Amino acid sequence: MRTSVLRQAGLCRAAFAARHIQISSKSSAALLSQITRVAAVQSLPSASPPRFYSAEATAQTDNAGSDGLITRFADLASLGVHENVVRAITRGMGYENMTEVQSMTISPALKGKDIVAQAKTGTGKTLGFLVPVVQKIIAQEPELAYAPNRFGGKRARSDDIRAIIISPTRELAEQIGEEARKLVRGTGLIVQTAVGGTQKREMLYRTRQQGCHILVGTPGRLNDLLSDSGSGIDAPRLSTLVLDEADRMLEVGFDEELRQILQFLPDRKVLPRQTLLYSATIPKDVVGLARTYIDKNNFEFVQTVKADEVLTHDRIPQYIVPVKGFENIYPALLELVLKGIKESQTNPDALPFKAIVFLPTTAEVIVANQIFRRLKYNFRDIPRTWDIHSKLTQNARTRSANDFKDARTGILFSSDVTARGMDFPNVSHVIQCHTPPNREQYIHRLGRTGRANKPGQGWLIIPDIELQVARNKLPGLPIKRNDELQCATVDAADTGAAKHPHFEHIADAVSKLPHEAFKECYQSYLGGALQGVDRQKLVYALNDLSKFGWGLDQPPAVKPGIAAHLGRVQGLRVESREDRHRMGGPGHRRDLPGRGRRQSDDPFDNVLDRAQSLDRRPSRREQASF
DNA sequence: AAAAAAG
Repeated sequence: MRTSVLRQAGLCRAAFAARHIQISSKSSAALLSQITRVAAVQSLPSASPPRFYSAEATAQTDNAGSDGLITRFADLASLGVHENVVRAITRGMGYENMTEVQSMTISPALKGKDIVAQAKTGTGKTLGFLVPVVQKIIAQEPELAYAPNRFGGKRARSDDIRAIIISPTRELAEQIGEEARKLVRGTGLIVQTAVGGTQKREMLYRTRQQGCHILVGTPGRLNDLLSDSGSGIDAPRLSTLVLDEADRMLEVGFDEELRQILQFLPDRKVLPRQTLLYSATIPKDVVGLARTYIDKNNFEFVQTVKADEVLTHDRIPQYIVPVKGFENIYPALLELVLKGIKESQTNPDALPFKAIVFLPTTAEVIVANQIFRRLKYNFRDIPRTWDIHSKLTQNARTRSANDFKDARTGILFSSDVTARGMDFPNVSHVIQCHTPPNREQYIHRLGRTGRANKPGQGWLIIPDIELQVARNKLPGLPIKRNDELQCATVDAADTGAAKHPHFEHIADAVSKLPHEAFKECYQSYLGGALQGVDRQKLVYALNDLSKFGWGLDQPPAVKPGIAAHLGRVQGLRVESREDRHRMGGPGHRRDLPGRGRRQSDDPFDNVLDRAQSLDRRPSRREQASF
């Protein structure tokens, strides 16, 4: 039985220390300067100062701020929200109090304003945009507030879609669709989802059959359906467009696809529509892009985060574990997992152990899951594990996501496909291995824990060669160094020393992997997953991993094209014809261990000690905390 | 060769 995470009672009692920037604002806050300046010029001549809502200001007026802001869902009726919708929230979904972002966005959105909203992870942004989406459709066609019955009611069409919600991943689109269906239960509104990896024909059949008012989807499939004039899917009277994870949707790659989708939607100048942009992170450069999507004369930028406030939750401790080499990562991860399990068993206040482990490439996600499945034979306490990434079939992805949502305990090994928006209830640990691609992605990944005021903890496992890059990418976050994991500092190359037993357990699990897995892992790291890390150091680190972590005699050979693109790096083995033949041949067995032996004439030669740091010092005012 | 997203 899936329970929605957002147990919202109490959320809105948290201090209302939010900034509420009106279009008339002359705020000079750096983040907003661009957007607010334009708005200020074009709108009210008598600019009023930005309004700040503080805990003091709202303490006495529980239900309404000075702006008539309401904080209880039951009071939405006073803003004209239909009782069937209110009932779906208060009875069906079981929510009573609004979160800050809901309170501050729903009423202006109900008035028809475009919204750019930034609020921390796990604070209910989805419901925040769904309520105005639903109510607007009902306002246009009041009979849609009621489910059709034999006495009447309008039959929904597939070519009269009123709202489109776009998400960066398929699972997030499905999740939003589920929440939307809960919200419209009891009304006549129909929600459909359109994502890749699913049977397009089935979706089209269902949609033509049932109709659609609210379409939730990912860019590729939406584009596919809308560009196909024979699909029967159309939105000539579109009233609302929502970009969830807006900053991500405006990034290169998605932006072009978005532009195409917009081509198939009614021209805003002919048919004005409402646009809602929501995210936990809205970097400065994205604010400029957002401008092209919103009505400059009628919008609000709502931030429930103060100007200099950190975007992560104070109650979620964040730790970094610097580890010596790549080969230390799995032993350290195992140590951390066992420690977390023990904590959940001994500390009655701790959540059951439910972790997401983020890894930088799909190849590594697969390997990690294989390794931990094997480790379960030796460590009975390790819970069930899943993996999820784009190379799985959509069915497998959906199964992993749903199983992990429903699980009390478990470990989900994941690529960045689940980094944003996914609502896995009661995640106790978010563990990020290697340096995340950027600061925003770190914040979103961490946001998979600590949702709806729940506890949780965040961990980073970072090899020494990435440490400076990690500092550059993660300034201004309260990340504390943690030196408690014994496996972190073990020198896997030191044959003399007795290693921590976890190294042997990992070696056993690794020995069951096919050689192809190592090759794919090795190559995947060379493709820019660790942007900013010195290529030469990376190759040496991977060669150490091959030898001391995977027990290989020589590093996997890479395709000639990769070597050519990397240019002048030492220690790279390039694939020869024989290699390809051997690899494809039947019964190939890789040579086992030989761990710890170092031969001076092979490409493993570790010259790391001599390598000079090529990393530049950060020029930012803000420094990393570790 | 690197998350993701259309087949």
